[in-house]
Amino acid sequence: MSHSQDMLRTNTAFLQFVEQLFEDKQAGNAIQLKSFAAGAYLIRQGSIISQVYIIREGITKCYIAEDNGKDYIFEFLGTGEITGELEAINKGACLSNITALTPVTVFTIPHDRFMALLRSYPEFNELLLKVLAARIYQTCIRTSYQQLYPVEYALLRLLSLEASQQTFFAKKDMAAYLGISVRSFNRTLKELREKNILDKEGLNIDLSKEQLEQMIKRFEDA
Amino acid sequence: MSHSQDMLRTNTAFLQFVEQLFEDKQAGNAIQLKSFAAGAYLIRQGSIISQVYIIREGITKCYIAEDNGKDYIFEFLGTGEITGELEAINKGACLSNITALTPVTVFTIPHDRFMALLRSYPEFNELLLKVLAARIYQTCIRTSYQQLYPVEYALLRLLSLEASQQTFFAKKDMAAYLGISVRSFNRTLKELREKNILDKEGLNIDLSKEQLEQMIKRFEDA
DNA sequence: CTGGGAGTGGGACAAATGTCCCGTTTTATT
DNA sequence: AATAAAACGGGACATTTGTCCCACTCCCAG
Repeated sequence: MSHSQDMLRTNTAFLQFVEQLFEDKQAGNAIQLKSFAAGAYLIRQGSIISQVYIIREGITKCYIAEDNGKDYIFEFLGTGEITGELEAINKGACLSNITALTPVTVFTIPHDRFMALLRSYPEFNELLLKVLAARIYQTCIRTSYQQLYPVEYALLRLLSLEASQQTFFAKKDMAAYLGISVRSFNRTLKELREKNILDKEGLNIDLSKEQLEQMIKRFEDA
Repeated sequence: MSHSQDMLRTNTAFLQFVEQLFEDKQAGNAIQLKSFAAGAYLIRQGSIISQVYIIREGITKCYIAEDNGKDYIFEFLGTGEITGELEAINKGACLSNITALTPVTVFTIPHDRFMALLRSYPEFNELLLKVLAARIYQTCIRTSYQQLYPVEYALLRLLSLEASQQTFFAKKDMAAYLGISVRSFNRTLKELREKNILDKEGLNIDLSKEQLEQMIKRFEDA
C-alpha cells in the first residue's frame, strides 16, 4: 500500500465495492443515487446528516469555514471517496462543508445501514479502515509540512501534485488548501518565476523539472 | 459521543477492552507488557514495526521531525490510546516518532494478531473506528484553527486546554504543538500578559477567566 | 561545590505573510 | 454584442513570525 501524496483523493477499490452493493437487490436496497450541480453543497458544516456519501463521479472540496471568514480546505475528494462517515461513526454534527467543484453524482447510504454493512462485510470494513488510516497519514504529513516549511516549498509541492494529476483548481482554492491568502499565493508564485525554480534542487518533490516548468508556465502566459 | 478538544488524548473504553483481552488466556496470549523510561522512543519515524502499542500508563508525544530540524507534535497520547495502528492497517513505515514524556507502560500486540482481533471482536473494531474518526476530527479542527487564526488565539486555546487537563508541558513541546518557534511562543505569551487577556471576549474558549488568569500566572512569577 | 547542559526570557533585526486597494482580464448572463 | 460579476495580478504598507544572539537560572553528574 503506497502512501502517495494526493491532492485529489480517489479510491477505486472502494467505489467498486459500493457499485457492487448497489447492484445487489438485497444489500443495495437502501442505497440511492443523487446528483449535484457544480457549486452545490453536499454537506453543510454543523448540520446533522443521516447518510454517508460515496462519490461516483465528479470532484468535491472539503473545507472548514472559520468565523473570521477564512476557509481551510482539507482535501479534494474524487471518485470512490467517502464522506459523512465520521458523522456516521461518531454521531456528531458535520465537521466540514462539502461542495461540488464539478457536477457530482454520489451514492447515499443511511447511517444505520452503513454501520450494518460494515458489520456484515469484513472486506468493506477493512476498506474503510484503510481510508481512515490513509487520511490520518496524509493529513499529518501535510500539516507538518505546511507548518514547518516556508510557503514556497508547500506551493511547489502543490504545483507538482496538481500537475501530476492533471487537475487544475482555482487560485482561491489552492490558497485555501495551503492555508494562506491569495495575495501570498500570487506573490510566492511570482518569486518562483523570477528565481527560475530550476536551481531548487533540495526539494523532495517527485516531479520532473519539465513538468514543474510547465506548471509555472501555466501562470505565466499573457 | 462528545468531540471535546483534548491536547492530551485518552480513551478509557479502549484501555478496558485491551485489559480484558490481556487477562484472557486465549485472546491475550500474544499481548505483552513493555516499559519505557522518560525520554525513550517507543517508535521511530521511518522505521518498520510489527506491533501496535496501547498505552497503559504514562504520557507520550507523537511528532514528525522534518529535515530542516523542526518538529511538529500532533498529539499527546495518554492512557488507553493506541499507536502504531496506522502501520498495522496500511503496512507502511512509521509516520511519526513516539517518545515517552513520563515513564510509560504499554501493551504490545503483533500486527497480525491485532488485525485478527478486529475481525473476531466487532466491539473492538468499532472502538478502533471511533478512535480513528475522532483523530481525523480533531486534527482537522486543530489544523484549520492554527492555519487561519493568529498564533495568539491558538495559544490561548492551548493554555485553556492545558489548564483544564491539569497537565503541563515544556515550552518547547507547546511551541512544537503550535507549529511555531519557542521565541514566538514567548513573545505571544508576553503580549497576552501585557494585554491582560481578560478583555479578550470573542474567543470561543471553554474556560473561565479565572482559570485562564491562573494559566498566565504560571508563566509570570519570578 | 562546581562546571556543563538544558531550559528560559527577551532584544534587534530580517523575512514572510496579511490587509487594503485598484486596475485588468476572464467568464457568464442577458 | 453589452454588461455585470468573478477571478487575476500586484503595489504599498502593517503585522506577524523567524533567526540569531546573549544573559540568567536551575539541576545534576562528577
